[in-house]
Amino acid sequence: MSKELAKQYDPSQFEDRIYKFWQEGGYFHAERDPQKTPYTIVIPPPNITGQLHMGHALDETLQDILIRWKRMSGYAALWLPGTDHAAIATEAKIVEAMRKEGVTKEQLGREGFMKRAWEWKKQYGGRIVEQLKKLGSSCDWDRERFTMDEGCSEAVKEVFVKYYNKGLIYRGERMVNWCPKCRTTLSDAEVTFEEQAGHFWHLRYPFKDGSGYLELATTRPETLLGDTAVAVNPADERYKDAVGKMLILPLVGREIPVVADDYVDMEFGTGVVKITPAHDPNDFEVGKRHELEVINVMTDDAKITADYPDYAGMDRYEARRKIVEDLDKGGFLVRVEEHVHNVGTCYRCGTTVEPKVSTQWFVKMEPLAKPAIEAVKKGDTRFIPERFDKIYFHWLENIRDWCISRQIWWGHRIPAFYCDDCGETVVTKESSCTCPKCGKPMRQDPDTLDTWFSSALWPFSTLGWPDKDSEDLKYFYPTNTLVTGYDIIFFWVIRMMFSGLENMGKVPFNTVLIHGLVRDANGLKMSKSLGNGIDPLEVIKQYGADALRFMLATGNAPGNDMRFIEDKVKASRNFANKVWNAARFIMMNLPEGFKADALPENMTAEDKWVVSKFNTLAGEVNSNLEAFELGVAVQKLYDFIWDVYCDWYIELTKPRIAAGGETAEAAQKVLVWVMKGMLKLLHPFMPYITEEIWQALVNDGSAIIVSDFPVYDEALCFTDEETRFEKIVEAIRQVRATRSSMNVVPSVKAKLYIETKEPEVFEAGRMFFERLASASEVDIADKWDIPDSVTVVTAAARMFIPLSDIVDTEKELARLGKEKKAAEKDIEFLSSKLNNQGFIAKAPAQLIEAQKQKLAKAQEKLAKIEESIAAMKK
RNA sequence: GGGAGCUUAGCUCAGCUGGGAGAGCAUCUGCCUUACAAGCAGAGGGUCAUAGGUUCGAGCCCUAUAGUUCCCACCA
Repeated sequence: MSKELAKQYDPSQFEDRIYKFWQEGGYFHAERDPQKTPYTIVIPPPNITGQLHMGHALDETLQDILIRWKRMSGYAALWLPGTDHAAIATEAKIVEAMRKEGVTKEQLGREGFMKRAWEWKKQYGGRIVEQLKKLGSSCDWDRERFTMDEGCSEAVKEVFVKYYNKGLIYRGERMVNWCPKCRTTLSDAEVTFEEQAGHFWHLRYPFKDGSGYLELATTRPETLLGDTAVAVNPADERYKDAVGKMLILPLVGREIPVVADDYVDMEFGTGVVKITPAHDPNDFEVGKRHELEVINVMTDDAKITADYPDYAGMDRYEARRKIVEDLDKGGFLVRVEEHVHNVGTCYRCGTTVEPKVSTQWFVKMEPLAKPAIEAVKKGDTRFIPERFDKIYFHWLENIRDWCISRQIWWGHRIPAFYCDDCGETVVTKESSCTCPKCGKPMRQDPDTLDTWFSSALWPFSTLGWPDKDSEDLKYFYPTNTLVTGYDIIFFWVIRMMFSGLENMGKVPFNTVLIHGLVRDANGLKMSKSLGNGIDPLEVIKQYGADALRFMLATGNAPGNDMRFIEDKVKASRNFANKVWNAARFIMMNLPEGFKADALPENMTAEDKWVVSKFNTLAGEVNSNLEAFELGVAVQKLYDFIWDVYCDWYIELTKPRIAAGGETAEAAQKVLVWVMKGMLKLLHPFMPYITEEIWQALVNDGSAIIVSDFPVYDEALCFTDEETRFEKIVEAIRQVRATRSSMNVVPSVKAKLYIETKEPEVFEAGRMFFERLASASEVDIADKWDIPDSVTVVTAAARMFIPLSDIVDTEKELARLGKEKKAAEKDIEFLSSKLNNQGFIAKAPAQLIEAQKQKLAKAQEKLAKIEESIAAMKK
């Protein structure tokens, strides 16, 4: 029935071949099927500029585990893949490549640049996709999408126009975050605050009337050029008289007023603040309240404008040095303090963000945030783990309007047109437009949209929206599970939530499974600048994708960070090797033409024992996966496969296979049946090796990827046989442990006398004692008296090993004495619990029963030990 | 200034709605037992950060404290 497996587990020999097999077989493709329940995951689209990193590997692994499990469980499981155009990141990359050739954006012009960018996308945009495939991701590649493809672009326009018409999008002059390097605005979410060591410059501004100075402190002296006031707290007695007076701005000579505003903290610094409305968000607000002039002193690349000839063209930091120097010369500098403060930086390039007043497009957030908060409060969408809903609520409750216009070319162009003649604005999905008022051709807004504007629509734009009749959309939306890291909740999850609710009337997904970061072995964040990143593709090359996936799924709880430790990958690879060899073992023992479609009729105690344990495992794996406890599920699989199946069951079948005949055949049937079940349970975690083994073992043209995932089956629950066979397992363990403690090597065989009241139980295990407990011969009776022997005691049996030459009565007594003490301790613990009235009254009956049984066992064991000690003392 | 997480064996981490503390690696002792030395059989190792509380019963729930990491926030 079977093909041969290679002697050595070498994933590089088959992983690519298996992936091709799946793709060519169309197994990843999800069909709409009214008979089935849909299960949908949309991939967090990786950037086309991206290189696969460990974060992706974790994210994709979790999604693939879920989707494979659901696919095998009979769902129409769709994992929809795609990529993100990553506006700023991609444009920066292309501009950089052009710079090396000495070409600028301006030289190419908008059209020429876009042409070049699309070429770049064509050439490199698919790289990350190919890398995803290496992990074994079972995405429906027939449905692959791109945030700038026709459909997604249509969705973007549709939403923009709709929002505009509903008043949810507006254009206005506001204080925005500006990255002088990327030369574009950034949303609040795209600014990262960093603690930086800076200075606190204490300056004095002279009163116009010559009545002295007002001392204030600033961290940004260069913005002094744009000061249009100085503020104090209205309640501050110290400066009561100063309010309303005029100051002369040092170096500039401008006359500026002293205003009173609550914003000023009297306790902080000197209690006097210089106000630069054009370059500080707070000052901007103060300026509005006092109708101050907004004077911009910087260009788009953060250089001083030509309005200040002494500093014109200087970079902001260069200007800072020069201005401080000049202030000092002019006697305006009082002193300089060291000062640590938070500085906003661009999340893409790390450049310090410059607050700037400009006219931009914004999404009005309050009306959109409310339903998004409600949806999670109602439980329409839930976070795993739950605690992330607090972060979600906090962000949404404090949200400010979202600046969506970007001053770059690579992206969705804002569908707004302006009439230069009459100032009319038209927002339309059309690609050109004439002024409805004066009939002149209109000029389209040159800006593009924040990249997250399009990814916010991802769960429905990829399913065919805005075509509301899209069958895919009707069938697969809302999606089921979104898997992503906590670091992009703000960027993406929140925006998908309100976009889904606003445009579809339904949440985009029911569950958000949040995972943490993959850190390096020392717990540091992997980063390009630190050079501590580990390339998943290298790991795959060395250990195989299955080992990497298994490692990422193991010992990882939702929402928690994890460390990448190579030894853990090695352990996973070793586990794969174990599975491989177990499969090899059972296959090399199968007779020609062996059929094993079902369990045999004549199952022995150990057959039922392993089947029953497998059945329990299947139930638990399903419920753990249901609860998104992937790490727990994978641990249970590991334990069953390695300990129960390999270390015990396979060993138990060896003497039966050697014996041949019916018992051998039954053993082989059970071996194959359980192996097939194990492979299925393991498949979502280790897809390649399980498919490779399946193909060799089953070899009937079927594929494990679409086989039925095992579920708990009442008919396979053999509790009695399980407990009965456990008695043999326990006895073998005890014999081994005792022999080992006495340094008796396995090659020294000796007769084993078993004294038990349940001879039929041990009769069934006779051959196992020979094979697994170094017994040369086994004799079972209800009473034995074997002097000069090692005594091994369990609850169910007393065993004697006549090793007269090594038995030392004193030592034996000491050893049994220890065991006696342990048994007595057990009894004390259990009986005190059972004597506790509170326990008896309130504990669940099942638990009380279990404790009683344990007590009975301990008492049996103690009696046997005491009997042995008494006999030995005679 | 708010908020969250973490603290469990030497190391890295699991531990599901509270019922006698687990894994991998490391350590120690034996084994070439014809699937696997990427292995097999054993062993040692933990007042579950600290102090209170709730409970018949707490690693798990509550309160406080300490250490640590992260997120958010306009303190010039």
